[in-house]
Amino acid sequence: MPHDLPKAYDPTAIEDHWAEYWVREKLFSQPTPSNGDQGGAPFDILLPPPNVTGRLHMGHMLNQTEMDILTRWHRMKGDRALWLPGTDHAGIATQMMVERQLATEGKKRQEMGREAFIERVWEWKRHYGGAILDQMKRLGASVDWDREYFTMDERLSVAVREAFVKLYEQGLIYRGAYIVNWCPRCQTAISDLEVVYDEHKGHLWEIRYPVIGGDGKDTGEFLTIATTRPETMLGDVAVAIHPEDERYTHLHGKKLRLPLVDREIPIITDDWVSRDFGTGAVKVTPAHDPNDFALGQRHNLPSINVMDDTAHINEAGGKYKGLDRFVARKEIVADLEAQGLLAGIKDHVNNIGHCDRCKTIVEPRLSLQWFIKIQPLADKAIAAVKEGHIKFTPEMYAKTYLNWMENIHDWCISRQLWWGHRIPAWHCSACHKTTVSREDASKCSHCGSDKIEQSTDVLDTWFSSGLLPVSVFGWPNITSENRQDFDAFYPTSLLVTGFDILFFWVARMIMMGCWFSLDVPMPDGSPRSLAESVPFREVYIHALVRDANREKMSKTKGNVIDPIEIVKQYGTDAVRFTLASMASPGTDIAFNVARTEGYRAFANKIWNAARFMFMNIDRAAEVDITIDTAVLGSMPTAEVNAPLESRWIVAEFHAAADNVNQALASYRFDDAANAIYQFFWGSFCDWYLEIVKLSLDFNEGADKDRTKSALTTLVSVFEASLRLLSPFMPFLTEEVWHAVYDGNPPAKSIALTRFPVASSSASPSTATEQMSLLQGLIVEIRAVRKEIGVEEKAVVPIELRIYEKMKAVVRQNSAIVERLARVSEVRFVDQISAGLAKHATPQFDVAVVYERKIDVAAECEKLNKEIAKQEKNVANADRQLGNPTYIAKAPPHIVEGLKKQRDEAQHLLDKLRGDRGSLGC
RNA sequence: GGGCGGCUAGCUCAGCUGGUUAGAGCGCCUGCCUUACAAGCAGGAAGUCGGGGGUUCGAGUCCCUCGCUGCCCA
Repeated sequence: MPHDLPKAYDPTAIEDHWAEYWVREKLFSQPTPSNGDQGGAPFDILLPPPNVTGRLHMGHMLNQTEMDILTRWHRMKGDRALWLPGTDHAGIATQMMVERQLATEGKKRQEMGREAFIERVWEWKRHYGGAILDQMKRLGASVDWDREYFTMDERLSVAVREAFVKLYEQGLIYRGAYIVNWCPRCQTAISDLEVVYDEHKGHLWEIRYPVIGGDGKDTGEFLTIATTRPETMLGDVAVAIHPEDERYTHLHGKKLRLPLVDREIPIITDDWVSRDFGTGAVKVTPAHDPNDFALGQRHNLPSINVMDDTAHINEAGGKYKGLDRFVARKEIVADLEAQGLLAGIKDHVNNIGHCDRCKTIVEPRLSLQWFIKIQPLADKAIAAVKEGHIKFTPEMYAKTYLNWMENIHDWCISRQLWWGHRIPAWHCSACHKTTVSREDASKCSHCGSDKIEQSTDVLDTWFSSGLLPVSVFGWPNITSENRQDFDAFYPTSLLVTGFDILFFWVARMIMMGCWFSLDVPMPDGSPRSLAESVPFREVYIHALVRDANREKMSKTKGNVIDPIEIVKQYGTDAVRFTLASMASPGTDIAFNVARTEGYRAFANKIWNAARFMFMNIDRAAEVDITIDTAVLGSMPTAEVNAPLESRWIVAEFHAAADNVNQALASYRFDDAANAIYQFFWGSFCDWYLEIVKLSLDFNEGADKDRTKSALTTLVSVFEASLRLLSPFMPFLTEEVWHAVYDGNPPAKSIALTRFPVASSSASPSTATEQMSLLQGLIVEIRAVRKEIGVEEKAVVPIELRIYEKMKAVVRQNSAIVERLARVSEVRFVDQISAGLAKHATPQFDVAVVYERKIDVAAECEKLNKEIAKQEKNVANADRQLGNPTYIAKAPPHIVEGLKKQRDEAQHLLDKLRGDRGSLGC
C-alpha cells in the first residue's frame, strides 16, 4: 500500500477486501490437533446458531462483536482459538417460509408429499440459508468456516438419533396423551417456552347449569359457573367447587345438565378451586385446559376433545361442528342467552398464550406427544452450576437459571412438522407396540411384524441445538483415533448469548452436555467428572440492543436499525466499537448513531495519525533514515536516557495494555474500549504526536540520531497500538498494519500477531510524573491565554514561579512548553509581576506576559469562587482530620492522602487570597 | 401473585469488595482552517448521585422505606 493515504478514512474502500481475504486465506481455521500437539491453551466458543431463515439484526451484531473481540484477543494471546459457526434448521420457521413460497405458486405441501417437500426445503436452504452467515463474513467474524455446522447435517443428525434412543433406553423418554400447547396455524405441538403470554381485555361469562334431582329431572335450581372460554363447555365433563364452600354444600354429590349438549355431568369437590374467582364454581374440560386435565386425572374423569387440529369444533361439538373456536364462542354465548342460561358477562383481563413463531393464539389440547422426563437431567444441570463448574456473568443470571431449572416441567419434544429430525420410533399395527432404534427399523422388535410405520413427528429444533456442544466435536462417534477434537475443545470455554435464550438453549445445552458427554471418558481413560462434562465453563450474557430512546426495536414500531445499513454508513469498525464501548455487563444498549459518529471520528483519527506517521517515514527515507521493522511486533520500550515523551508514551502504552487485558478478562468490553480510546486519542495523538514533531527534523544539519530514535518510538508505539486495537477494529488496523510493513508483513494478518501485554505492573514512573507536571503547566497557560484574549497564533513569554526541584524538568523540556502552549520564553521568577494575569496551582504559579485590560470585577468574582471552594476543601479536611476516630480507624494511606490534599488546598488558598488582596477586591 | 434489575451532567452510560475534591462519550457555549486529522484543535459551563430514614470516623456505594420504571416467571 502506498503511503499517500486519502485525507479522510473511507471504510467502504477497504472492508470488503479484507473480509474476503480473511475467509479466502482461511486465517481463522483451527484444524484438529494431532496427538501430542501443544498448541496453546484452548479457547473455543460456539456461535449461538442463528435461525437459518434469519437476517442479521443488531442483537446478532452485538453478540458477534463480543465473541469476535474475545476470540481475536485470545488468538493474539497465543491461545488455541476456535470460534465455531453454524445455523440451526429452525423447524417451524423454515417450514413456514417454504410453505409461504409454495402458496405463491398455488401449491400445498400436503399435495406434494413429505419427501418432495423436504427436498424443496433443502433447495430453499441452499438458496437462502446462507444469508446470515454471509453477513457475518462481511462483518469480519473470525470464525473457522471449515467447521461450519448445520443442525440437519448428517453427522449432527446421527447425534440426535443417538441421544433420542439413549434417553429412551434409559427410560427418560415417554410418549403419552397430555395437554400440550398446540398452535392451530402451525398445526403442531410446541413447548412451554415457545408460548409467549400477552394480557388481553376479555370477559368472564357466567353460565347457569341446571341441577338435576334424584329423579333425573331438573330441580329448577342452577349452579352458575364462570369461564373465560365458553366454547370449551362442549367438552365439559364436570363442574368443580371447593369442598368447604358453604354456598354449595347442599349440591355435593349432585349432577348437572350441561346446557346445549344435554350431557349429565357430576359436581365434584376439589381444594384447587378458588372460592374467590368468579362464582366459585368452575367447569372442567380436561381436553382443553391443563388445570382441568389435572383435575380430570385426580377424579378419574373422561376427556372429550371438541376441536380438530385447526381449532375448529369437531363432531363432538354437535351442531357447532366446523365452526372456528371464536365463531363457536359467539354462537354458544348467543344460544345460552336465548335459553336464559347466561347469568352475566364481566370484564376480565386474561393472559393469553400465543405461538412464539406465528403469534396465533395457542390452544391447550390433549394429544399424543413425546416427552423427556427432565428431572434427572435437570439435577445434573443444577449441580453443575451450584458446584461452580459453570460461571455466569453477570452472576445474577445463575439465580434466574436455577430458579427455572428447579421448577422445570417435562419437555414436549415432538413436533407435527415435516422439516426436522424425524423421531426414530416405529409403531406396529399388529401388536401396537413401539420400536425405537438407531437404525431404520423394518420389523417390529416386539412381535416381528413388518407392519410398522415410522412416527410422522419430528423433534423440537432445540433438541438438536442442545446437543451441539457435544455433537460438533464428534459425539457419539468418539473412538481412540478420532477423539482429538473432543479432547481439545470439550468443554468449550465460553458461551456468549442473550438472556432471551437462557432457557431455550443455555439450560438445555447444560442438561444435554452434562448427560451425554459422560459417554466419553477422559483422555487417560478415567471417568469424566461433572466439572469436565459441562458444555462450557463460562456463560457471558449480554443485554438487549434498543433504539436511541431505549425502546425495544420491533418491526411494527418501525424503529429497527439494520446493522448492515449502519455499517455501510459508518464502517464496521465504528459500529463494533460503539457496541463494545456500550457493552457494560447487565445493561441494555441504547444504540445511538451519535455515538457511532464519534467512533467513526476515532477511526478517522487513527487513519490520520497513520498518515502523519507515513509522511514522516517517507521524509525520513529521503535523508536515508529507515526504521528496522524487526524492532516491531513486541512491547515497545524506551531507554532510560530517551527523551521524556518517549519514556512517557511507552509507560502510557503499557498501562493501557494492562487495562485492556484486565478489562477483557472480566468481560468489560466498555472499559477495554475506553482505555484504548483514551490512550490513542488522549495520550498518543493529543500529546505525544504534538511533542514528537519537535524531534522529527529532517533538515540538513539536524541531529539524525535523534530523529531516528524519535521516529522509531513513534512507529513502534503506533504498531503496538494497532495490535491493541485490532480485536475491536479489525479492518482499519489490518489496513494500516500492512502499510507499516510496506508489503512485507511478518504475518498474513495483524490478527495472527501477538497481543500487547504489559511487562510488569507499571508503577507510576518518573516520566509519568514529569509529564503530568508539564501537561498541567501547558493547560494552565492555555487557559490564561484564553481568559485574557491572547490570539491563538500569538507567541508570548510566561512567568513561572515553581519549586526549585521542578525547575529542571521545565527547563529541560521548555521546547515542549513553548510549542504546545505557544510560549516564546519561560521566565523563572520568585514572584509573578504585578498586573499579569495568572493561575495558581499547588505546584506553581504561572502568568502570561501580555498587554490586556483586566476585567477586575470578573477576575474578583472568579477568585472569590475559587477561594470559597478551597476554603470548603480545607474546612472539610480539617473537620475530618480533627476527628480522633477517623485518625484511629481510617487506613493510614487514606489519612496521609487527605493531609496532603489539605496542605495543597491551604497553600493554594493562601496564594489566591494574596491575589485577591493585590487586585483590591 | 412470585422473582430480578434500573433511577448518577441536557442525552446515553461508567463508578469493583464503603475511603482522598463523582467520571466518559455525545450535545451545549467560546475561540481557532496552528499543513496528520474541521469526522479536527484549544478553552469552558453543567450533577443537593430518585425522595426520606438508618448503620459508619466516612455512603453514589451497605440496610430499611417510599416513589417511578423495566424485565422474567406463574
